[in-house]
Amino acid sequence: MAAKRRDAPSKGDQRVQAILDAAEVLLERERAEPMTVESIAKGAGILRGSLYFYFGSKQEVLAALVARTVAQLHMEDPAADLDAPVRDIVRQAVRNTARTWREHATVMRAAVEFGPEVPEIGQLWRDTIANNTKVMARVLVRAGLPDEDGPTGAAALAQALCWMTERNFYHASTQPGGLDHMTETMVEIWCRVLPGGNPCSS
Amino acid sequence: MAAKRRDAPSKGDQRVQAILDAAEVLLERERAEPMTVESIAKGAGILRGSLYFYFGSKQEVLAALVARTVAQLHMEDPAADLDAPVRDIVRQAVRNTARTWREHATVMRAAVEFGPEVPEIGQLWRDTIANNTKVMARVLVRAGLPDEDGPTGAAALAQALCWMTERNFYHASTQPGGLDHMTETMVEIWCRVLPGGNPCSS
DNA sequence: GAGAAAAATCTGCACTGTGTCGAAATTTTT
DNA sequence: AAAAATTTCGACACAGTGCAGATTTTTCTC
Repeated sequence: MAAKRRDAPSKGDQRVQAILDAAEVLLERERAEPMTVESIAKGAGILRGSLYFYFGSKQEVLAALVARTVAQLHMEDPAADLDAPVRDIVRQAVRNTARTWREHATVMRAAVEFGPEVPEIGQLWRDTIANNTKVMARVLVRAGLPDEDGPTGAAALAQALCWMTERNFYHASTQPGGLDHMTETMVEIWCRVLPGGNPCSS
Repeated sequence: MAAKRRDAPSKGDQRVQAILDAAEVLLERERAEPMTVESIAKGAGILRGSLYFYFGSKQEVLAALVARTVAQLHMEDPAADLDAPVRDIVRQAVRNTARTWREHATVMRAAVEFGPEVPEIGQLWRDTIANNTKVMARVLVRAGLPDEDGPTGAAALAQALCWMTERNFYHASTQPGGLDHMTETMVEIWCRVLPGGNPCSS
C-alpha cells in the first residue's frame, strides 16, 4: 500500500518534527501513557484527524522516528581508524556502539521491538546492522580470519558478533550501569574471537 | 491485575489445549490470517465470548502457549555429558539449541517478539536463557575461564554468548537452511572464546 | 491589499478488535 | 429426575484507528 503522506510543506516540516518528538517522548514514558494516535497528536499540538495529513498511520510515525534516529547515528558515527591495531579498533567500535545505545536507547529498543511487525522498521534495523557487519568483517579479515563466505568465514562471524552486540546492549540498556559492564564483556568476546585469541583483559 | 482464569475442569482441559493449538496454527500463518480472539476461538471450535471463560485475555493465551512450549523444551533437552571434552559439549549444546529452534521456531520467535509487551512471556524467556547460561557458565569455567562475577568472568561471557545464540538462531530460523549454516558459525565463535582459542574448523 | 489557491485543521463517521456479563444450554452430580 | 456445576452464547460497551468532507488558516499572485 502506497504511503499516503504528501510532500511536507515548510510549516509542515516543523509539525512533522513535533509529531516525531511527541512519539519519542511517549516511547520513553510508555509505562505511564500508552502510545496512541490520540496521545501523539496531543503531544504535537494537533487533533487526531490532523495527524493523518502528515502520516498515513501510527506505524508510519514509528518508522519515521526510527529513520530519523538511524540517520542521526550515521552522522554521529566517527570514522574508524582502520590503520590502528585491530584490538584498538574493536575496542573503539564497541565503545561507540555503547555510546549510541546510551544516547538513543529508547528509540533503538523500539526499532528492535517493532521491527517484526513493521517491515519498514525491520529493514532499516537490519540495514544498520549490515553496515556495521561490513566494516567489522574487514577488521576481522585484517586480523587474519579467512576472507571467505562460508559459515566460519569472517563475514559470517562478523554478522553473528554484531547481532550479539545488538542483543546484549538491548538488554543492558534497561539497567543502570549496564552498558559499561556490557561494554567490557563485548570487547572481551570480540577479542577472543580474533586469531591468537588473547583476551583483552589479560 | 489478577488473572481471571478459573481452575480448568476436565472437559475444559481439552478445550484449553484446543485454544493453544489454534493459537499456534495462527502464529504459523500470521501473514495469511491475523491472530485475533475471534480467529483463535474459531480455530478452537467455540465463540469469542467462551474463550474468556478459560483465559482472561489474548495475552494470557500467548503466555500459556509459550509456557507450554518451554515446558516441552525442558522435557526434550538431553542431559549434557559434562565429562566429555569441552569442545564436544559446546558443539552438542549448540546443535541441541538449533534443533529446538528447528522444531519450535514459530512459538520461540513469538516468545522473543511478544516478550517486551507481555511481562509473563518476557520473564519466561529470560528464565529459559538464564538456565542455559547457568549450564554453559560451568562449561566455560571447566575450560579455564575465570570463575568470577566481573564483566569478563565466565558467567558474563556465558550469558552474552547465550543471547548471541538466541539472536542469531532467531534470524536464521526464518530462512531455509539457515539453522545449519548458523550452527557452524555459533560453534566456531563459542570455541574461539574458549581458552586456547583454537577454532573448531581448523 | 484583495482574491485565489494551497495547506492545515477539525469533526463526525465507520469500522475493527477486545473484554464483559447475564441468560441459556449442556453436562455432571446427587 | 432434579439440582448443581460447567460451559456456551450473544449482545453490549468501549478503545483505538483511519477516513473524508467541511472549514479555517496560510501562502501566493496580481
